[in-house]
This record gives sequence, C-alpha cells and structure tokens, in this order.
Amino acid sequence: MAIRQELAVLGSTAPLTRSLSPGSELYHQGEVCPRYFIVLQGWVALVSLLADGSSQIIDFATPGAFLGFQAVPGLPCYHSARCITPVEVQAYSRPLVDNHIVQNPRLAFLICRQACLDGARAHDHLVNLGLRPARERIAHLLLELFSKVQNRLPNQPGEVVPLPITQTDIAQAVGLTGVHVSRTLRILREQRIIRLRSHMMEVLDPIAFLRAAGVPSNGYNCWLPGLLSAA
Amino acid sequence: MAIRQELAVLGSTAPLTRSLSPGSELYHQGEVCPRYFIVLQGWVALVSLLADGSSQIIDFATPGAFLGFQAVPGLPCYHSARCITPVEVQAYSRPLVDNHIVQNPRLAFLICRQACLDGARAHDHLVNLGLRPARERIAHLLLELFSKVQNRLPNQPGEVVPLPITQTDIAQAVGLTGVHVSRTLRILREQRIIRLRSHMMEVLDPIAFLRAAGVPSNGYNCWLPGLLSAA
DNA sequence: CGTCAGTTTGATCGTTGTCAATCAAAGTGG
DNA sequence: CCACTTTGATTGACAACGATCAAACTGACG
Repeated sequence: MAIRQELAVLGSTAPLTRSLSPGSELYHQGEVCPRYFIVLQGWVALVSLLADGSSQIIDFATPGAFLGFQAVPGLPCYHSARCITPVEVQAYSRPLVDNHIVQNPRLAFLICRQACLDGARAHDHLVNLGLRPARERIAHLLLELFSKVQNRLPNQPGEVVPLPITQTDIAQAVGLTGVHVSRTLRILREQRIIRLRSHMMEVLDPIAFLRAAGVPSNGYNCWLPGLLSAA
Repeated sequence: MAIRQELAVLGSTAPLTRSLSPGSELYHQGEVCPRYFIVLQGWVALVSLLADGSSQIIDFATPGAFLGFQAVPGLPCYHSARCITPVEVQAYSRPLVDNHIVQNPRLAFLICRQACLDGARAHDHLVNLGLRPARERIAHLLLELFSKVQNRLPNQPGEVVPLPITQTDIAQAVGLTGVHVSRTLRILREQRIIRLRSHMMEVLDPIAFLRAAGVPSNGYNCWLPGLLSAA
C-alpha cells in the first residue's frame, strides 16, 4: 500500500493499469521482466517450475502485493506469476523505479520491509513443508490465507470467507498431490473443523482450526505481525 | 561485506566483536533481539522450532551474512540462530542501525538486496522440499553449500571442500530423518557422485552431481546470481 | 445436452519414518 | 594410558503416510 503511494510520486509517467484473465502470466520464469507490478484486484500465484513439469506455488499474492522486484537487476526470474482469478495490476517501468529507489530512502525502506515480510512468509512455508504432516500442513496454509483475506484470525464458528483457489492449487502450495488434498479436506470436514465448497471456506471450529494449523497458543505468526501487540 | 563497510561508517560506537562456541545461540526464537550481527567466522544455522520439539533449519549463515534484521522492529524472532562451529561475529546495536537505515539510502538498498537474496534462497529451499525426492533433495542442498563455500559450481572430479555440518543438520534442513539421510548418502556414495566424511565433502562426479541436484542445464540458480552473465 | 475442469473414491505401491541395535570417533576424568 | 561417556553414523525390520493409477462423479458453461 505504502509502496504504491511512494511510487505515485513518480508522477510524470502515469502507471499503466492492466487487466488479466485467469491463467495468464504477469511474468514468466526464465525471462527477464522489465516491469514491477502492484496488484489492485484478484489473486496471483507465484509458481516455480521444474524441468520434469512439476510445479510449486511459493506464495499467493493478493491486492496490495508488490511483485517482480529482484535483488540483482537484469537477471531472469526464477518463478512465474500466474493469475488464478481475473486480475488488475499497475505496471511500473523497472529502470524508473530502480532509479527512484537509490534516491528515495523511504521507498528503499518500504521495499526492504516488504522483502523481509516475504522472506518470513517463505520461511513459514518452509517449516510447514519440512515438519508438518498433510492435515496440519493444509490447515496451516488455509489459516494463512484466511488471515490474508480477513487481516485477523478466525474466531466465529461458521465464518465464511472467499477463497478463489482450487484443490490443485492447494496441493501445489503444500507439496502434496491433489488426490491427497481431497482426502485430507474430507477429514477436516468430517472433524467439523473447516469446509471448502464453491470457492468459499467455512470455518466450523476456529479453536480446532488454530490447533490443527499448529500455531502457538498465543497466536503469534508472521502473517499478522501486529497481532501480538494488539492482544 | 558491503553492508559491513556501510555500517563501519557508524564509527563512534565501535562494533562489539564476539566469539561463540558451537551450540550457543546468537538469538533465540520468541525473544526480542536487541542487536544485528555480521558473521566473521564460522557457520550459523537459522532454525525454527515447533511446539512438539521438532526443528527445521531454514538457512545456513556463513561469513559475510547479516543476521537479525526484521521487517517490524520490536517483535520476537520467529527463529533462532544456533552456532554449529566456533563463530565470530560483530554485534551492532539495533536502534543505532535502524536509525542509520532511514537516513542512508545506500545502506537501505544493500539490506534490501540481501533480503531479496535471502528470500530467493528460501524459495529455492521451498521448491526443494515440495517437489524433490530424498536423493535429489539432499544433493541440491549439498550443491548449494558447495557453491556457498567455493563461490562457483563444482567442475573437478575429486574436489574436496570443508562442510562442518552433521547428517542430522542436513536432515533438519531438508525435512527428512537422520536415518534416511544416512541411507541416501550411502546411495550417492555408491553411485560415485559425492562422499561425506569427517566434515569434508568430496565431489566424485560433478556432472552427475549437478544432474542429481536438479539444476537446469545452463546452471542457473539463485546462489550464484552472477553465474549466467559470467558464462 | 455435451463438454470440460475439478473433485471424489478405491486399490495398490513405494518412499520415508520409526524403533532398536550396533558401531566408530571423540572427548573426559581417573 | 585406560575405562567411561557422549555424540554421530550405520544397518535391519517393520509400519505408515502419501503417491499413483484408474474410474466415476459433480457442477459450470457453451
């Protein structure tokens, strides 16, 4: 958000607003991307492909996300940004922004902070894949996505939030097969914890949900950094 | 390195150089850490602990690494930094550096770049855990560590590099058990690809090593960002 | 009404985890 | 210098979790 305001100062060259349909890509792994993007509407999956055709979703980007920034300019991207819903973005010319960064410490600091948050989330995903069995893994991802949509943890039984992703997306994000995700979601449904249907997630039992997701009892996590101080 | 030079400008307060022994921690998960560190000597494991006692190594920090930086200051760390060898660090007072960042765009940009590289490496680890079976997973990690030590890919059969980590460390980094790591390393040894003994790694067959690690044929990866342009 | 993407279920297989015992190497203290 | 302990590595037997393959089912949409 704040990044967008800071970029608005670029002024002269109005950022280009683009609309993309599901399945299309903002940029593609292996290619050099000449733009940065800020997501205005919709969900984007950041996905990494392997030579054998398998693919891993490393993060989901929602409105407000700043995409395409790289440590070393001019290198090919190591992942693709694939739209999973209709998406609207603002595109910024890369050299323009690169130029602006070194002169504007506030922008550099904001991007710095975003990069740190992205890293923390990546580490969270890493722990999820490395340590947790299927049921907790999926619950953990779904809790993260709930927090991303609602900006808080679930607390009401029966809460429903939109979740425009398929079970295959979930599978690619948590390193399981779609088949096993389906089975595991059935278990979570039968345990009356959460239910997924028609691109909505219903939280049946918030407490059991947090427990299944393996978040510490004080609720501390990297998705809602302010939570601890707020409590 | 560059970060260290930039911090040297802080001048007045000479950075405190500390020595730590294996097993001790620079900072501990759940606690607020009042310092940043630059590793001068030795290896540090960044490790995340779960309530059930299991732990995941998120990254290995070697000399030059900048540790402890966080997006939102004042929050508890979500991981610990555990020394796996004797370690020497320079410690910097946090508020001092935080203050310096917002005034010094060059420092902000450097930290920004480091955060991006850290993120890219985390994403690489994520793909490793999500998509690769045990043999490739371990080979991939070992190739990353080789690159980290040598600043290049292996190319000579019989090359030996120091690798001061245990098989248990490897297991915790790739999300497998120590037992399975042992078995898998035997396979890699019997296939005459790599051999580990007494804290050294010997590369028997560099080409087979790269193939087993699943790096693209042009060798592009996130550990040696300059590699592609150098080729 | 037919098509297609996504989901569900069953049967079976394989990779990895668990448990336990043994072994090797490196301290440590008498 | 020699027990003794400790830590890490190795191996075997077995169990379990998740993958694979195949088939059927559902709902959205043209």
